[in-house]
Amino acid sequence: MGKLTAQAIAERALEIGDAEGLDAVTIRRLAAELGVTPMALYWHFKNKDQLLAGMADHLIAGFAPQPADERPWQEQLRDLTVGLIRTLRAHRCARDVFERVGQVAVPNYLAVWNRALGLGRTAGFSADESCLISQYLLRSAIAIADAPGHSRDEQEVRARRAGLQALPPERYPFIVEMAAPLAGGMDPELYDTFGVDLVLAGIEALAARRIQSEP
Amino acid sequence: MGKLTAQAIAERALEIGDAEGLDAVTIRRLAAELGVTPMALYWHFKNKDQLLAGMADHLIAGFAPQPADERPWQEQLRDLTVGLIRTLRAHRCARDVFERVGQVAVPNYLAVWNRALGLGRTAGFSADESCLISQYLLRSAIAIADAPGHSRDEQEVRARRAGLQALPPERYPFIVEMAAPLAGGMDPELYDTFGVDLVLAGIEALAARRIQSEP
DNA sequence: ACCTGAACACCGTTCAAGT
DNA sequence: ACCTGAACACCGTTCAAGT
Repeated sequence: MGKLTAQAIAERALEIGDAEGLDAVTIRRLAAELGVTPMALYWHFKNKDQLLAGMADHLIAGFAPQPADERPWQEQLRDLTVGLIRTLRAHRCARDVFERVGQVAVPNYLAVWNRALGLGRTAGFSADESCLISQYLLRSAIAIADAPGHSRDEQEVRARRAGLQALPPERYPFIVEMAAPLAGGMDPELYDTFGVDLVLAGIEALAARRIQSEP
Repeated sequence: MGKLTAQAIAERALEIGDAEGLDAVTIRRLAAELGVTPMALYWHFKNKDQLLAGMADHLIAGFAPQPADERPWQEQLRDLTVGLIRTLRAHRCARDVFERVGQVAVPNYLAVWNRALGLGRTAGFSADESCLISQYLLRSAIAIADAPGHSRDEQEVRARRAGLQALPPERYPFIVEMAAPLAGGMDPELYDTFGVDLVLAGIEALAARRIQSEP
């Protein structure tokens, strides 16, 4: 049967996380599913944080950012963003994983980050600004990937909508009014395009301002 | 001495979270510090998730968004954003709290969200778009509030920078090059203004596009 | 190199009982 | 209404030992 390898462990952990949430991913539970003693996992990952990092790394392993080319940076940045989003979409628990993980410990994530940083520089941003932009872009991509309305049970959406509609309308009039889209009943197409447009529009606007104020 | 009230519990929990990280905030630990049995807390909060929600609520209790006025929505949205950021800055663990909490269970957060939704509508966005914009704006504000470079020990920054500089430069050239600002050695002023500008510029750009395509 | 067994120091939570 | 005591079913991790 499949040997016990860091890869296999991370894969199984992601399966559990996708199915039952990241809290269900436990060293002991994971070991039990792999037919092994909890301590066996400690040979492959020195602790649980490393396991999380391994999950995150395996998550974006399939996404190798393309090397820089001659197209305008806006296009390349958009490609990087939608590529990352598409990759993260493969696992429901992706967002939770990246929230709990130390990003520096995830080589494949660093590669994407590095690429975003480079594109920031070619866009004309300073080093400091490129740092902010890249972190902002990647964070937003992760948030967009975790779309409500994408691959969620009808029942869950309905429950959330009911919860929002039960709020006092005199205190939260807009939330009650827009309970349906807030709960996840939104066009997935709109969600993706609009989200990416929003993030990129901000970056492009600031880039344009820079050029203006710089003779 | 101070009575054991939900308020006092949430306050003490935030203190622990600020000082030692949110993982240190434990029912048992918290009870011990309050000189009480762990079970005592279960009278005030029905479980740990509710405690987290209580912490989040207490966190933004001091920030009541101003009612809508006659100024342009851009200004009002900016005020809301910087106000929220300033409030969150009061507690180091704010970001972690909001990552772990179900936002619907936090009344004061819902009030801010409701306000952002309303401003989205007056900006001319559809219901769906306003949902996306508001969530995006609040998420970004939380991220910006948790600034690296703001109120962090020198030692921590130095350690992170060393970690980044130790990465293989042929694989992550830009990360290694910009290790200093990435680790948190950035002008706090720039961090704040640039971050808020970035988010608002994106929203304003999309609002402008809408107007253009809509006679 | 790779895994097991037993043990330690923790968790959140329930349930019955006290005042 | 507000809190305690004892117990249950879990955690992550260390350390010595096996093969």
